[in-house]
Amino acid sequence: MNQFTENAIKIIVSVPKGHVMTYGQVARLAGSPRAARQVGWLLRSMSNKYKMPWHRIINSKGIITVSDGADMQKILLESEGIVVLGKSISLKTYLWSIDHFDFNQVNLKDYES
DNA sequence: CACATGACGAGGG
DNA sequence: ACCCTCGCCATGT
Repeated sequence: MNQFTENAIKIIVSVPKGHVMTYGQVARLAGSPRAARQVGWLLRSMSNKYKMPWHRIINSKGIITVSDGADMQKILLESEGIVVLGKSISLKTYLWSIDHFDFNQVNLKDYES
């Protein structure tokens, strides 16, 4: 697993319940600003290896874009108190924003399935 | 090595 | 708000 993937997973598991982050935000913090697409890719391919809140990651417009399982994502978000209109979420209300992330504060071992 | 594939993002119409 | 085009980039074939 490369550095980017490792960093991204650490960030994703740190998104608090009731909040969301965008693919682009995660990519930037993980050290590869233009690798937003990879975040989506790793969420799909790695969520079996690591327990992470995949449903809290949405696109920059605040829209749910999962290819399949969009209903499940909506249900999970609503169960955390997030209001979802159709597939849209208010980033103004729920976006989790941080300008620095300390990767040493997370041990991936704690999140293995 | 060449080409196809996305849970993307920014910008325009 | 909706639709399209491009640029991106790790993987997969």
